[in-house]
Amino acid sequence: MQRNCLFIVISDNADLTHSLTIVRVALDVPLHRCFDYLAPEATPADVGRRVRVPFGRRSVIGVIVELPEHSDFLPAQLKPVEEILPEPVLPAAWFRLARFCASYYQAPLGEVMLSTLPAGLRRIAPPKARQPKPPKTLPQPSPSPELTQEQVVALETIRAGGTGFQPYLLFGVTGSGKTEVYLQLLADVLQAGGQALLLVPEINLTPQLEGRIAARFPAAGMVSLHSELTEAARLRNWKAAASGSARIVLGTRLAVFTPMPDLALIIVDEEHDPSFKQQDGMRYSARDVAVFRAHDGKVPIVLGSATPSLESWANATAPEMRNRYKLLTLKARAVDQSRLPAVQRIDLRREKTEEGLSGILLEAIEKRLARGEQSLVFLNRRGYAPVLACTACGWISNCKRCAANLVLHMADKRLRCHHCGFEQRVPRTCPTCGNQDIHPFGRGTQRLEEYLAEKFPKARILRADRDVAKSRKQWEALVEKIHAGEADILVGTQMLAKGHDFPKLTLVGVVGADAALFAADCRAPERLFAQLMQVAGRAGRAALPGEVLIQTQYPDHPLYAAIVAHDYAAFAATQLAERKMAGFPPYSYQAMLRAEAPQMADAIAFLATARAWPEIEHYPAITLYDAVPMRMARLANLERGQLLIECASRPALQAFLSVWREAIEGIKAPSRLRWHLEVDPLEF
DNA sequence: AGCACGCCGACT
DNA sequence: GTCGGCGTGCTC
Repeated sequence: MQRNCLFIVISDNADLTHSLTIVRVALDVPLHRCFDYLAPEATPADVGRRVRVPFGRRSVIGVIVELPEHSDFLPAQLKPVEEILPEPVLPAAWFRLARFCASYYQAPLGEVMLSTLPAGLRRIAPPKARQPKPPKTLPQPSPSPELTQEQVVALETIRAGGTGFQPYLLFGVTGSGKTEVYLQLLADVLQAGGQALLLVPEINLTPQLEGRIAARFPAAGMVSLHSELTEAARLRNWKAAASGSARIVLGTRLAVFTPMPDLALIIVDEEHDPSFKQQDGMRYSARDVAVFRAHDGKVPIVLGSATPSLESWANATAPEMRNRYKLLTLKARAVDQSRLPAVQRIDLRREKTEEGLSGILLEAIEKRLARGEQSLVFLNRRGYAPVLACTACGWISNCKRCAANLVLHMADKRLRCHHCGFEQRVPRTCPTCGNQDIHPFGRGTQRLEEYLAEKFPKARILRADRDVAKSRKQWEALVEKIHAGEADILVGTQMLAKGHDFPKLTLVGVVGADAALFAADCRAPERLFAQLMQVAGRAGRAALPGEVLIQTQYPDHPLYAAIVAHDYAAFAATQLAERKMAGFPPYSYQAMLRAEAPQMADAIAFLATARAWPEIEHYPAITLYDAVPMRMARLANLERGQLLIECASRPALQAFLSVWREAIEGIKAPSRLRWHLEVDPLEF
């Protein structure tokens, strides 16, 4: 009937039947389907073009994913496209990447496509394009240094591996010269007319890498892509990469989605770093997406780390994984003849401490002061003290909105929740009993800084944590100061552990690392090991030998023993053995269903309903654990629960998840309940 | 996700 | 008498 009506309509204008074509459009909505529209054939409505379409009462940007012959909807129900945007046309490789992510991470295709585009391409009014700056006169390329024997071997192995897909795990301690290997590979790629993608964890912490690449390859038009760029700059750089005018792309995880027509090499530096994992929206691992992309694009990929993720390590060394990755090892420190730092444990059961610092560490600092060298005290806890408490009634400063303590910040006399951002003034008296005797318990970087200033009044002390280095600018200024030797003692969090050479730094004291030894999360040891190796690597990079002192109540813990021996392989072996025994990744595959609601009961009930899915019996390989509250059970007034899914087979897990996800979408839940599914979760 | 419609409580 | 809460339903 409707079809007839339509026929009558179009028969009024016979031309119309031939001048309209159906386009299938992916839109940024949390729905696992696309939407069909009519487009006049006059404008090229190709797959890969963006369109502006009416959607409900709004007008939104989408991507044409298909030109179907027929629609499930009657032609009369299809609305016309409002505008076909001429450029850019998204290439086929980008489509395959988006499709892979949508299916692997159980995310709607439109959401994947639109959320991975620069904001300027997903909104209706794009930012005004500034005139691209005229190219600066190119400086002379900086020369490449002499390579070590190990670097040569690594390079030759990669070169011999050819231009097709092959993952390499470049395993090299801090200072062993991984970056120089990257630079040589970039040179090869540029020489052969290719483009290269280099992913780094946090670009803000490694501004000098940007400078180094730009200096070495002044003609490559390197662009960077990260979230701190302005919208316009990000769009400009994205376009430069997509058009091929930029031959090197340096970026954080979001850069993995940048179209690159001549992509010939992918490098993922510090591949173990948790910041490659997106923690909201589509929860992808940029490292894993990069491996897919290399496979799809038939190009080599180099994963570099001094402390590889156990997943990558297993891929490179475990017989079960049939050496899917090629292992390349750099053992020697390449920068100069400097040796690995001597690492020692300070047994806190025997040593007395003063404000958390042992006499041995204080003496070592004093020695550095006398010699005009720098010391770093590493404490991964910012603020003055992690909690304020009343000795009379037992009150502790906890966050009203989270299952967490409010951290005392003395600089501005405030209590602050590091999870939800809530803050308040420090009370003078106990809020429950009025007692004046309220005390800070425990220590953060601010308190250490204060104590060290008292202890060493002549020393110049610099604190480096997120509170003092909020922006890239502040961070760079801080690094500059340290480099210029304007500090004698540094007190810092893991910020200071990443990718910096401070030539005068010869002592690293590690304080308060024990807490991570017994964390419930099975990946906590892995992260602690990586962090300690990284921070230990800060000591003694130049001609001056380095010393690392780790204060601990558990000097016999195997993790510390492995750090002392600089033995990642031994550490990884024991961790992998444990994972194998427990049937944990990489010996199984996991996903996590999480739900949050004002009431925990609602969150758990939702998860329990999902768990009670009757068709689960058709998926015998799947293990569903119990729905439990998350470790951080309340965050910003939302109570959170989770349900772990485990399976020995990746395809079986994927098959299950896609069907189960649909079933979950049908569950009726309180309107304030939110849920999401995460594949390959890192944190529990 | 938005954005409507729609039906029940405190106020210019 | 209305403004506005969020429950429900739809988007080609």
